[in-house]
Amino acid sequence: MDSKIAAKSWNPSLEKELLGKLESENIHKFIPDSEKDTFVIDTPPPYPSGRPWHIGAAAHYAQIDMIARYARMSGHNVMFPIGIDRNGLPVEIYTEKKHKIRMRMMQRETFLDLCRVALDDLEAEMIKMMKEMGLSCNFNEYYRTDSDEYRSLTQSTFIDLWNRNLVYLATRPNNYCSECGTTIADAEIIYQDVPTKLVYMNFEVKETSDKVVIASTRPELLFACQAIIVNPQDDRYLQFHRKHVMVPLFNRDVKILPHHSAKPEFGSGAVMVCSYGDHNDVQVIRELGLNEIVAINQDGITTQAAGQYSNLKLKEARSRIIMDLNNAGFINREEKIMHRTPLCERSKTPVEIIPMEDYYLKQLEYIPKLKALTDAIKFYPPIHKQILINWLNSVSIDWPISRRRYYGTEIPIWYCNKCRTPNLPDSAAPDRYYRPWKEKPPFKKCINCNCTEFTGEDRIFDTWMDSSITPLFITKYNRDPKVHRYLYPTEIRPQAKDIIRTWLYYSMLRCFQLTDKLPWASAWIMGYGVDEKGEKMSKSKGNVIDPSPIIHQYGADTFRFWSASEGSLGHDFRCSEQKIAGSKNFLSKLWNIGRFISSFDIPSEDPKQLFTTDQWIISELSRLIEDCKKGYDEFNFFLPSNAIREFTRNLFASHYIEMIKARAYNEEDYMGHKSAIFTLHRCLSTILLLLAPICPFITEELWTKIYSVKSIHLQRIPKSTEEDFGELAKYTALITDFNSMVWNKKKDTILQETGKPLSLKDPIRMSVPAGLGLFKNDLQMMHNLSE
RNA sequence: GGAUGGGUGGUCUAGCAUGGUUAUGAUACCUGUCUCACACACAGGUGGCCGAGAGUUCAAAUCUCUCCCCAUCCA
Repeated sequence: MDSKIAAKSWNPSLEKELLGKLESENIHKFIPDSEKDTFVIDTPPPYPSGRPWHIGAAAHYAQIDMIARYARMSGHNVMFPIGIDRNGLPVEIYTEKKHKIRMRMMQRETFLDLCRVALDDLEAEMIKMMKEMGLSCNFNEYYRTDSDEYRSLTQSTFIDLWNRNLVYLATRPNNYCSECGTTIADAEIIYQDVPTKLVYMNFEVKETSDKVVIASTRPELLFACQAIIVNPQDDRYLQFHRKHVMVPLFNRDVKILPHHSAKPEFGSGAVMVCSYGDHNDVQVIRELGLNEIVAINQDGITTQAAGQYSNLKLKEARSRIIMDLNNAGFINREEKIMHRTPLCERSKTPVEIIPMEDYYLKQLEYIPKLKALTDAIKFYPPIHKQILINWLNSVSIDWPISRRRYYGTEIPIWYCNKCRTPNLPDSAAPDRYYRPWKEKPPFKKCINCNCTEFTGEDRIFDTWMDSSITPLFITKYNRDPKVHRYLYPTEIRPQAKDIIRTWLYYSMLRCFQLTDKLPWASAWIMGYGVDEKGEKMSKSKGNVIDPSPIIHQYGADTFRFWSASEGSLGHDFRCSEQKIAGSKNFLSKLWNIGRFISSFDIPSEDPKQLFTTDQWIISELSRLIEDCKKGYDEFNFFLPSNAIREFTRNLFASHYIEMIKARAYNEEDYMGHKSAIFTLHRCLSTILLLLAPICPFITEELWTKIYSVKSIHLQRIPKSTEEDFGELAKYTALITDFNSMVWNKKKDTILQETGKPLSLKDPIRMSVPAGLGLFKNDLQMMHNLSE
């Protein structure tokens, strides 16, 4: 026994050494002039939003790396960039918490600096981890979405759209979070059932003095009441249609109108419509052409419209109005209910709907075109295209793109101090990054009135304005037309399922608006990592699993193999440490197979004729290659990982290796020995190549120890061969059944002397069934059979 | 309320578009065995009326319908 491998099990700490070696191979390097097909991956730039990094995200990136590695081994010229997304709310909130400060209570510049430092720390940690995971992206040229270069691209694309009249300023009811102090998009709202009081109030009908009971969860908006609606089919209220009621406390009358959105079974069946209590109010006010009363300002304080209740926080106004209603006898009763409340995704504050002036990017007119184009994107798995289609069908307003926050890309507009006209920089200078809140404008005179005094815009963009153009940024849009033409549209957008309606959709929209093309040929959609009980992990639930200690303990390959084999592409997958630990066993198995086979020198020439047993395993190996290809071609790593494990452990190691051990050790049987050794190496090298995209470390170590000093990651994925002995695979079940039967027999044979069962190497009197005549010699040697 | 996906041995999971012998594998558990690659192993074993009900069929985990439950997204 002279194995090239000493250690008795796979030691993940070897990964550290391999990392340095693999980095020097430069496999991530992308050479633009290559003759090979380009394969550009629009890698999602992760957001370093604090510790720990989500284990599902780690698994996600591990699989994106498998896409890149498989594409490389298939002969593509792969561009696998990596960026860090640094714009947006999370870092602001993280910084506020970390330093116990409030963003609006300090200098903007100072606050931005604190955010930047926090991001640098978090980013360094994340990159370290991504490297440890064996990601083969181009870390040498990683980009940041808050760099001058990136932000200038966002700004120049905005100026471009502005010049094409795709941007407008409008006052509309907006989702507003008073805690974050900004407008938020529909996509940033979460809904939660919150216990609340449903207040039944007595209203008096002006014309008849009848009492009408109105149930509302928002009595504090009484002063903004614009109408009462009842369901047109509701018999109780037919007589009151078009009559008026007096609004209690405020002595105003409003109409009772029929509207289908009033549910007879909810409350009293009569609903008060205010500007704005919820989305339905917006809808009703729009449909019935009612007036709008601005009820709440941007700090969440009631406006003058509230009369004696003005200048109050919403909660305070609520309790005072309820108290006064009670004292004046207007309260009929109160009921405690669970109410589905819209909350700000970030701060968990109830979202208010406030009319505000914001910039909008036109998207509605693009929806039909985008719908038509969805068929041009190949989805992996296809089923998830439906999520995009559903979203396209439900977009109902243009995209509000301005935000009242600090850490983001500034909207490059200056307003003329005299006529208020917005002035924008010239789009001919795409590389300039503008900060209107602190810089002088890059022009002298107002385009409208020639005035020379300006005030800079202090709002920033919604972060999706930045992240939606990653396909343009990585392909040097606006900066290098030649490179851009060569790389764009890109090949694939890998991303998580839950941001289809945001990142995927906004990227389609923006890139199409700017280039008239979709940015990618395909979209690869992964499910998300949920906890052991199948629930989404979130910091607030406290069920987040930190991947870092797990990867350190079990190794990146273990983690990667687990990620690949845990569930099929697109499905959510459960994260449990026990399961991750379990996949390490397979790697150790592979390691020991390598240890065993490495003790036999690779034959200098191929044997002329293979023994039947050897032909048989090679026919099964060909089947494995086919199965893996099927999975890999769909970027579904569940298939290859399980097929490899199944073949390697349960067929190759358990049956084949045991069957040919005698021949392998007996060098005197020249032909038999050579045939077996050749086949062992053929199988092992194939297994390593097939597994390399999933487990880059262990395959590299075994490959370079046994086969070549050249990295396995520069090899091609194996193809099944012509001479695959296909017929022989039909014996597989017979062989494994026979082996099991012999093992069972030995186990059941208890020796008189020792009281123990026969050892597997002990001789036994049994004959090989006729159907397995072709394998007779190997089977007899394996089990030590005598007739 | 709507959309999407799912409910398979203790746990997780394959199979389901093209119905057909004994339902895949992992893990956990139990029993043996240190058998010269591996005890992070090997061999053997316990364990499932495939969410419920109905239908189609010679035959249903697989097709149809109804219902229940879970998750996610949306209103």
